[in-house]
Amino acid sequence: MPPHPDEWLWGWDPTPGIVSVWAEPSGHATIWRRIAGELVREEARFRPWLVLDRTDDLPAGAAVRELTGEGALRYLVRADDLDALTSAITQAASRRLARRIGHIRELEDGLVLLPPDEQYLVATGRTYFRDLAFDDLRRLQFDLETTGLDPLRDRIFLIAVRDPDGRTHVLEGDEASIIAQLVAAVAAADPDVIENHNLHGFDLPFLDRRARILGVPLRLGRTGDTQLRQRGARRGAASQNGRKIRFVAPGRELIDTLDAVLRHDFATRELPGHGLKAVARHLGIAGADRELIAGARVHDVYLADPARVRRYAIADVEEVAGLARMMGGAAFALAKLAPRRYERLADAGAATGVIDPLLVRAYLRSGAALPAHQRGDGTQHSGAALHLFASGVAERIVKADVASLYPSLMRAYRIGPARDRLGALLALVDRLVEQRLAAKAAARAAPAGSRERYTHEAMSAAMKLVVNSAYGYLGAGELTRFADVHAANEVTRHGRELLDQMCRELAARGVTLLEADTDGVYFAVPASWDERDERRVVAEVAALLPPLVQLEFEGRYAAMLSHEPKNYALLGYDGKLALRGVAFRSSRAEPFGEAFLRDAIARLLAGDVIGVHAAYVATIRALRGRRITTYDVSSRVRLTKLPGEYHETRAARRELAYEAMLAAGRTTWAIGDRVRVYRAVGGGGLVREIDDEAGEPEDPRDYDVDHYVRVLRDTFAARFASAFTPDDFATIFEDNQLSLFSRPIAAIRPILTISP
DNA sequence: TCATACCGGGG
DNA sequence: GTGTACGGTATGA
Repeated sequence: MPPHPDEWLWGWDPTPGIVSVWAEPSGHATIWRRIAGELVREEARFRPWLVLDRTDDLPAGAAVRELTGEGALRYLVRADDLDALTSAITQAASRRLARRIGHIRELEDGLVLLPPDEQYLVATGRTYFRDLAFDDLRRLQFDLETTGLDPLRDRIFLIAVRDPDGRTHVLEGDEASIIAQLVAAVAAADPDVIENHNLHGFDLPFLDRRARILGVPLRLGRTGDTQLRQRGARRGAASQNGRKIRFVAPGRELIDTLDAVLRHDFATRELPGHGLKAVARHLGIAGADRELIAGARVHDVYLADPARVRRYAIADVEEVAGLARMMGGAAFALAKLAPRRYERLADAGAATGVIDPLLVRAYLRSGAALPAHQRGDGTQHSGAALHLFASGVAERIVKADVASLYPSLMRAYRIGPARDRLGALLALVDRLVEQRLAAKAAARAAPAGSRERYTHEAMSAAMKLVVNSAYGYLGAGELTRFADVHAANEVTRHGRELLDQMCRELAARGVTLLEADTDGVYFAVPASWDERDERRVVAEVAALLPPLVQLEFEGRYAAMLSHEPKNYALLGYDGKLALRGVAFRSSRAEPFGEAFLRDAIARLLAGDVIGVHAAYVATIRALRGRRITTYDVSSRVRLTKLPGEYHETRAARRELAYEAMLAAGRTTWAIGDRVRVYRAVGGGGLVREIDDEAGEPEDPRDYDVDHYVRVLRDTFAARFASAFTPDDFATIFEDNQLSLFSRPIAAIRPILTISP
């Protein structure tokens, strides 16, 4: 009898409260569980296992079970000790192949070998966090303040700590003592989870290196190790061999809120940046009186005003705690599903990191042989459709899109990996979609702000993440066990056809198509229509699409400026303006130009062409009268050359940002430093540095007016090119008085140009 | 101008 | 023993 598909999704062992697992190749596992708030430590034996494509390398007496079906990986081998087993296999394989096999990984195509903790979870059907809510976890946050970014040159001078009960304190003194105090604070609080922003990219590598240099034991885990362990990772610290590693403290889960932020922004694309301060401000976590200090100045400020840095560091750990709770629920919920440690699921890519483990567990639970990894046959991955039907200004805009297009197509047309003979991926996606709907309903039914609401919303987010990466799994090339580029192309082909069909059917009902991208379409409706007509048309077209593919009425807007593919502005009926795409939002854009753009586009979309002209003229007058601040003409740049490197090329080519640094008297900087610069008058393009974050910026207003007038015209006004005829455009964005033959601005109307 | 490499973050 | 989710920008040909 095949196992219940819910076992594929959830595992089968109901053991509650697991908050951490650590397993050794010797078959010894330690499980930490939180039962009614109390931590329980359990020691267990498990039989390490692996799956091979042959038995002739096995030592005599190895326990082998042959799996059923066609897959090449059909021999499930168990042993008391993993290291003894793998070394016996590599020795035998060396003899068989008459070449030295140094490590069992060299047999990669013929092998499933998971880390010991995942072997334990797959074999037992256990997962983390059953019957636990996120707030049951004991979470500690810490944040280093250092004299710089390089642990070989710089040092720690302060650590802020927030313990699981919310108490904050700062650790100070000599560096070795600060590290020892941190170790003591962690031991005293005994948290299940340690969190910080960029924990794996900065704090842990820095701490590890400083502790080694100073000879201080870094006992941060629960097993008595005096150093952190390491694992390979896609993002983290660079190791000696050039690969990336992350640190591990057995018994605790080391969670980097940057991972959650990246995952979140991947879906929403709304964050202004991924730094702690920017995210906390955006999400409303930051306090109004949040102490801010530019990174490079933290130590200098500490020497002059240590209390200020203490406030700053404590604000950091408090924000991290808030951010981790706000964004960390999805990874927490994932850990209830997939047989991996929580910290691995928090930073894993969903395809290889979540779906692959789920499929391996499903196959072994079914006693089914697994396919070996397969090389691609050279077939190219084909992508989504993108159409720009018209550019310029249109009114009465509707956006319709298909919810979760690719997984819906996989379900509707039963497209799964060819080698997945159990149909496990589609079965998992079906289950996830169904159970996510249930989780969403349960979240809605729970009181706002309640623990239940949080739990269900987090589970819904986790399930959405997995569902939406099922397609990515297909297209992952050789990296995933069941990858199938033909199936992936079949999905995108259906997607393109579906988008074309939607556009055709909408156009046939009298709308003007504007832009269509992958799974959604913007169109304009006739003046006589009201919202019911708009919804009716979307519903009519939706009814023509395959079952499981749901076309939704996503929104309606008063007007749209369609500039280029993926670059447009929308004016809502509530007066809200949304700008999309690099043409309208760029981190490098000068604030005065962005302000002009927002103001002028809002007026354009409101039908006020005179206002567009007025905004342009007003901006030029403000520049000429130097009523615009220096900050507002500056732009943000990243320094990519060291001072010495720049001096070598300076004679050949002068670069704005470095000239600014030199003009400001700065002789040292690091690669990656971000500064704001502007072009000042005199000296043929002198520029200055502005400190970005700390306090009030200087405001000498000695900027090069003519330069910024040109920037306004060439960079910002140019965004209106598609909105007017060339003559009208020239009239509106004339610098001085109107030319003789141009018609009055009041007579100008924006245009919409249908693409050929 | 186009292709590709690499960064995102931390003090 | 990990990964190839994007989109920007900086670079070199």
